[in-house]
Amino acid sequence: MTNVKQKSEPAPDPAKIADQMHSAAIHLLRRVRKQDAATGEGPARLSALSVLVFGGPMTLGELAAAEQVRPPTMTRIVTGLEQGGLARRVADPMDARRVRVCATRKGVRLLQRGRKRRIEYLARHLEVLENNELETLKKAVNVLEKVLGQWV
Amino acid sequence: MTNVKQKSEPAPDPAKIADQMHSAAIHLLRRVRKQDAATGEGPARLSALSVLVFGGPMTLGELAAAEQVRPPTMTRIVTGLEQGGLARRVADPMDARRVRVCATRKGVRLLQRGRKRRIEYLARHLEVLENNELETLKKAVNVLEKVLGQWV
DNA sequence: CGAATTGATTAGCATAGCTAACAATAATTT
DNA sequence: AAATTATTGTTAGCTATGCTAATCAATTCG
Repeated sequence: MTNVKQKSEPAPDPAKIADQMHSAAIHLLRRVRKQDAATGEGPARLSALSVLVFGGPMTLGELAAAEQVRPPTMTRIVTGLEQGGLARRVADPMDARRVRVCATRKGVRLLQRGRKRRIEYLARHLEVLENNELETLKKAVNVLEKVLGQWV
Repeated sequence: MTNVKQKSEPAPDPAKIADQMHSAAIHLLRRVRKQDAATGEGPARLSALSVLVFGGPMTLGELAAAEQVRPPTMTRIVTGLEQGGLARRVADPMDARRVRVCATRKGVRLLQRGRKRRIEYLARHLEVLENNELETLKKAVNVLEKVLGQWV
């Protein structure tokens, strides 16, 4: 039942869609980044903090994997978060090599404020859209999440 | 004729869509970036080069504006492109303050190869999708382009 | 127990973003 | 025409993020 279409549309070209998606993603993020600057923290820290806040405490290595970044990079990001009082390193009682990282309450608050500001900003620019266009975006986001989930 | 829907769907929530879109864009680009690494050039240079190749020669300031970046940043990006033989600075005969930048043939070739690799990579991951899902993505990209175009 | 593996850090490099200050050229005003 | 102002790009210097290679400590395995 998934592919029943009477209007015989031309098959969409994945390459072209990929290209446009890539470009749109770049330009979208470039705009949003300016809003995030109001938090006083850089994008890598905000993104890592977001993973911490929504995923709960985890080891530095897990955080690095989640952020698709090498451990030395994450070491520095966490150090930055710690210096800003946004996260803490906690010793792991089971394995002294591991370093567990968790967001502080300050970190949670900062993330939520930044998130609110960013989303409101983005959402304000979506207001020009008709309901059916919003509906299209919504469906597309779900499709994208499926793709990203299967990405490996 | 734009909003005729009999099924009375719940109005989509722009804030939630904004949030998911933001997250999806971040993760999509993180993946694609790894492919671009094969070109040996960083993302800022590739993006600027892309503007040059598809937009034609332009001044450094115009390029900075197109890339939403400050002039000193673009100065360095262009210097990097020039050292890699991918672009050239050309004096403007009308206004000696201006510096026109244009892509070299080597730059065009590198961009096209990189673009091809990236798109194929992305497109390969879109292959898991049904035709109607691709159709959704296609429509969404058009909506997004409209939003970005009106962004100011 | 000794050797290999694992997890995190340090050191050192490159890219990219910014602001402030400067230089050169063009445009405007007097 | 000369002086002032505005525009365009660069330089200098800071911060943040990415990487690899080398190191250190702790754990696991033979």
